[in-house]
Parts: sequence; C-alpha cells; structure tokens
Amino acid sequence: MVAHKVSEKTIRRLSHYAMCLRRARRDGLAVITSGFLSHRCGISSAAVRKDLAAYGDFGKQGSGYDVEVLLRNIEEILGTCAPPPVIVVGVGNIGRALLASGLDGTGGYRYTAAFDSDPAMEGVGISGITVMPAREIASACSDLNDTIAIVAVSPGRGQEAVDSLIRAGCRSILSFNLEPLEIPPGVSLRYIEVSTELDVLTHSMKNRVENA
Amino acid sequence: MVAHKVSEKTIRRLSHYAMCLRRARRDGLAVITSGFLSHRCGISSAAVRKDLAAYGDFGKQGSGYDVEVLLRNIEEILGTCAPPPVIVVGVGNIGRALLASGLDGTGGYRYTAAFDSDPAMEGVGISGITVMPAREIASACSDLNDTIAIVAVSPGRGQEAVDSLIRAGCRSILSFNLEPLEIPPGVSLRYIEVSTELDVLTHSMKNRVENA
DNA sequence: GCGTGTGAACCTCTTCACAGCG
DNA sequence: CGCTGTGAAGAGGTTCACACGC
Repeated sequence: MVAHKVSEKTIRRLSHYAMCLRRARRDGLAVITSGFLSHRCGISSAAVRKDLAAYGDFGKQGSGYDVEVLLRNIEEILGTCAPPPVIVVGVGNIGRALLASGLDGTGGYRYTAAFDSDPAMEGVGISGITVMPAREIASACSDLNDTIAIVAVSPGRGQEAVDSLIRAGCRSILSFNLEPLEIPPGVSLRYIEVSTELDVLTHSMKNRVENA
Repeated sequence: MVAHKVSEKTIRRLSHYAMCLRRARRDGLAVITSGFLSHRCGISSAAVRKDLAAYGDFGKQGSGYDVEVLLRNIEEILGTCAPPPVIVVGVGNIGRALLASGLDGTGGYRYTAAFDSDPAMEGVGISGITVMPAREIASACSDLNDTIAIVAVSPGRGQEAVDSLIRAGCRSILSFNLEPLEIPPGVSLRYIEVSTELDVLTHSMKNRVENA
C-alpha cells in the first residue's frame, strides 16, 4: 500500500465502495467485480479500477476483487479501521436528531459526547449521551486532535463554536450551519448544506425541458 | 440572460453567491466585488467572474456588482425566485428535525407537507405541518412535478419511498438515506451522506502529517 | 472468455494574465 | 486607478481501448 497523492473525489468514491462492500459482505458475496461496484455507485467501471489500482493490485484478473480483502484495504486507506470519536456541538433539532439516529451502518463511528451552550440543555440525555456545557469541551474530550466535531449550533453562532473547537485542539469539523466559516491552515472543514442541494434540484427542475 | 450549458459545480457556487449576497444586502451593502465574494466563498476571484460572466454582463468595471441586481439574476438562473414547495417523506429523527428547523435563510423554500408510513405518526403536528400517511402522497400534493421531496425514511426503506414518489410524479429528490437508490432518467436525485463526509475527514486527519 | 491494470486520448474545469471600460 | 470580462495556458479527472493474467 503506497501513500499516493489522491484527490478528494477519489476518497469520496472509496467511501462509497466501502459501503457497497459492507453490504455485499452482509449478502454473503465473497468476490465482487468493478462492473458491479460501478453500477451500484453510479460511475464507470474504468473509474473504479483506476481508483483501486492507485493503491495497489487488489484484484484478481478474470474474477474480480475479494470482498473481505478489498474492504480491509479501503478501510486502511481511509483510516476508518480505527474510526475517530465523533462529538456533537449544538444540541438543537439537528444535533438531537443526529445523536438519536446514531451512526450505525457507517463503518464504526460512534458519538462520544455532546455539548451545548444553553444551560437548559445541560444534563439532558440522548441515546446514552449526556449533554455537557460548551465551555467544557476541552476538558471533557481526551484527544480532540483525533476527534471529529459536528457543529449544528444556532444560526450565526457557527464561527464562535468553530473557534473554540480549534482553540481546544480540534482539527476536523463537519458543519451543518449555513454560514461560511473561517479556519486556520491544518484544519479540515466540510459543510452539509441542504439549502444548496435544494438550489441544485430547483435549477435542474426548471431547466428540465432542455436537459432531458 | 442566456440559457448556457453550465456545470453543476457552477450551479453550486451560484447558490453560495446567492447566500453571500443576501447577507450583504442585510448588511446594507449596495455593491460587491468578485474579490469579496471569492473570499467569502473560498474560491478564486477569476472563477467568480467566469461563473457570472457566463450568464451575462452583470458587473460594472471599476466598481463591481450591484448586490440587488446580481442577486435577482442569480435567483432567476437558479429558479429560486419562485422556489418549489418541499415535502418531507419519513418523519423519524431527521425528518422531524428538518421540519422543526424550518427553511429560513435558504432563499424562500417552505415545507408544505410531511408523510410517514407509520400509522402512529399520522396526525402529529410539527411546526404547523400535520403528518399524513405515506399512501396519500399523490392525492395530498397538488403538483408533485414541481415539488422537491426530502426522503428520510428508515434504513432499507429508501427505494420503496423513492419508487412511490416517482410513480406519483415527483422528479426531484433529496435523500438522507444511505442506500444507493435507482431512479429512471429525467429524475434528479441528490444525497446527504454524513458518513461519507466523516470518511473524508477521517482520511485527511490520518494523512495530515504529509499534507499540512 | 472474463475482468483487471494502464497508457493515451479526451474532456472539463481552473488559473493566469491582460485588455477594456468606468 | 480599480475591477470586470476573457482568451490562452495549465492542471486534473474521466473515458477509451487493449494488453495481460486467471
């Protein structure tokens, strides 16, 4: 296994392959082909082979990929063989729903703590997690450096939440807040933007006559 | 305004520009530059100008773009000047949270109905929306063809939810379910995949030494 | 024969650099 | 002088086509 330069697009696809492989394993398949994976993930089979070959020769010509071996290798590449803990910052509607839904079927992630700046939320339990005051983030988490924080605070409060997370040593953030957030180099930040997805859908809806 | 072929990436960015412009308008700005937009959206100013120039000459050289005019034009391009109604299918943790959070600050979208196949949910009210039985989707929505459906049903139930939506005439779907879904041509489908975002964050966390 | 691995062609998107206009 | 609009150059990603191994 070599540590190549690889694009985020590829990483994203590897994540999808991993999902398909887990499902294939559940279904009792021992071997899988690039064609099967490509169909399930909605991309070309050549792309699948390129993605996988970039990290080593995992496949057997004529038959395909061993499900177990390939999954283990992909998890090794992604680092999800030892998934980092996930904390939730902001226990409003979305934060509560995330905690309550859990992270089953996602390759082993687990929520380990939840925080909110509202004193009224303090001590509330959701799916076995007890909400703690936001100011205790640094002291309550053993290794924020290796923790993913999901931010879902009130509108307009995103930046201060992110700032305090970063001060506490957190380097990986997934924001459900709409606001664009500023982060220093070395920190990874991703957004879940329902409203942008709606805009994309609206656009293709209004332009459907020409497209399809 | 010309209807060019334009990539989804551009549409996605236009959505971000629209957000920035609404905020700029709220802040009382009348004019905005590509440099300002680019900084806020985290991309190069040349890209901003390319995106905008693809649809017409909205800018004034030497000063920038009129906030009001540009926003109106972008909303015209996206079709969000008349945002389609949004329905929620599946009123579990996520569905409830979406309904309860509302769609304020997203450019005018509104939830108009919610459905669930669980009889126990029938009649429950969330933020002014009363949950209806899933089988009534077709009869309860006046124009599903111009409606966006957010699917957030139980794991494994995504495909049947999508199938019945499509049978009922729906053409735009945003899925919070993890499963890969099959759709016929002419239907737009997008995913919100928290687990893939976590994988991407995990990967960059584990490979941080080499990257930054 | 079947499916992988891979160089080459192809295509798309981004960045650069600058002309042109207010 | 500042900022837009834009051709040209560059980078990155995808598809194609085929050789190789099972």
